[in-house]
Amino acid sequence: MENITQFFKALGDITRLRILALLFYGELCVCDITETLNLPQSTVSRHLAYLRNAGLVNCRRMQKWMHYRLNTKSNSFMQDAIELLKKQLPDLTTIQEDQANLKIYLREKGEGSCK
Amino acid sequence: MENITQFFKALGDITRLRILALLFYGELCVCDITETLNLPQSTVSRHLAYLRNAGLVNCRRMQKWMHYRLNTKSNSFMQDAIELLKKQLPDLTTIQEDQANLKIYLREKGEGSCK
DNA sequence: TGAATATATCCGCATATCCGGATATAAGGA
DNA sequence: TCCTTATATCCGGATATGCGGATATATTCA
Repeated sequence: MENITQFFKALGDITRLRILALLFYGELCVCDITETLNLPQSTVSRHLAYLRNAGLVNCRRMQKWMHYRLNTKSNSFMQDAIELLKKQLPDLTTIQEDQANLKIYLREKGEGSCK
Repeated sequence: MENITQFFKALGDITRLRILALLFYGELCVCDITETLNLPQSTVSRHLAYLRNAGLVNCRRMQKWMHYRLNTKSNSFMQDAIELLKKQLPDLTTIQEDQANLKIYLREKGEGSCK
């Protein structure tokens, strides 16, 4: 029961919802998220840790970069919840803007790994 | 976007989840909830106000008693979320105990309105 | 009207959470 | 090994949230 409230607390912050919405498109490193949302690095890192503790995302190091993605191995409850978010978040203006910014950012960055 | 974080914040507290789980069984008045959960009246009332503001429950006065129920006219997002909770909350020990206590309480109270 | 009951709100206090700059840690390249 | 880059954690301060006793409001009944 500790887990479930922790899970909903993780979703009760607009910055974390914005981060999750970016991850709907696939794995991203911390700097991708920081640049796209235009937030201080410490803020993004803190929220990612929160999402990690709540079991919503996983991360793996690739060279210098830490890559985050939605936790696909989560239980069915969490997967259902993520489906709900995928349906709902794209209706929000802020989320739409973020996703547009992500596309621009990724295009400018080009393929290949981070910088 | 204010709404959606408010909605998840409302779910990020174990007392509010316990109250919602009781309401799965139908409309209850504040004193039913207070007795069943064995919590101070002010605590229950405060959490009910939080749930009301988040749009999760409705209330209506019937004589001296204020009756609360799940907001059945909510949008599809909220209804999906409530379905999720109905699937998940009964797995928690605390919720099971609460529901057992509710049955005992309602049996003792008998039919008819509050006392 | 006055007392009793049901509920909402107020209050002070404790704790949690958010923020973002500063600093620590980890990896890579020169 | 030293420097740079990427990320995590620390810190102090602001705000939010939780608690439960005390009080205010609303309703009913005598």
